[in-house]
Amino acid sequence: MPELPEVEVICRGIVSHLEGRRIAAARIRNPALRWPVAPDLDQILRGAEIGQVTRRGKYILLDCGKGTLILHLGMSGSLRLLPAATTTPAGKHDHVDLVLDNGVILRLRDPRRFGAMLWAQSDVMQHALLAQLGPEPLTAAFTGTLLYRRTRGRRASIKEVLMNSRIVVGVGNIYANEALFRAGIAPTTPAGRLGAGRCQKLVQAIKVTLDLAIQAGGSSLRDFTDSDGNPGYFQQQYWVYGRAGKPCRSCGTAISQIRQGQRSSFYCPHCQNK
DNA sequence: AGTATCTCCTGCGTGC
DNA sequence: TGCACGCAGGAGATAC
Repeated sequence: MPELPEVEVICRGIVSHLEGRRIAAARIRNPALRWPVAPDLDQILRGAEIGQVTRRGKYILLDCGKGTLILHLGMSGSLRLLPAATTTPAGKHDHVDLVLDNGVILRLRDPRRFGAMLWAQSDVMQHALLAQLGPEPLTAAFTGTLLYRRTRGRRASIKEVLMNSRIVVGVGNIYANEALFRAGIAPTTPAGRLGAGRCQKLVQAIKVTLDLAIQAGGSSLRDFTDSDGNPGYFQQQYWVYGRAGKPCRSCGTAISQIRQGQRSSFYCPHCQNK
């Protein structure tokens, strides 16, 4: 499940292969993603030169001059770069190939189809999917003060609020759990009850958690031309995520698992007090 | 505006 | 070995 760190690493991995290249063709094999891939995408993209490749939240943005291609990997999406000479047959979940002018293919696979490939004609930041997004967690714009301000009066749990992309982008279930552990805050704490100090601490924990994950990913995969196919998401040692019943790595207490908003939360009842 | 619930989808693990 | 089932999850849509 690509979260922000995975998307960031993927972005870094594909940038040098894409920037400055022209798109020779877009082959749509299966348009059924979260939203259907535009049937005329090939006509739109053919000949377009890819400018900057950037990330906003979990969206990957390919600037194509006359517009922007928006990619989202959803839950199970992956991108692979197939070297020019290879003829890797497309699998049943390979939705789109972007063929570059040097023959390299950028292939989007997404078995669960929660991902997206959309064309934004005008200012991409004004696109409905991007316009309402909160700050990037790894920038100076995301501060304890901001989180404090944005959580006042909120009765929803801090865990659910963290996963709201209008508050801050890129914090999914895994890293929400991990960051709350690092900050020593119980996931069930009502967001509005957090004081300024704990907001500060939580923001710091989010930044560190995401940073470490990016470092782990950046070192474990450097290229997406892996012809064997699996770019894979990096495996990390989690403090609490997926560790229900196992001993807390810090104090040994059994990790608890609860449901919050249809999602699993994991926490250490000793290290994360209310 | 904030909150709660539903929804999309397939692969995998579990229990029988 | 095979089947039914529950679960996983990003985030938009919908209804209060």
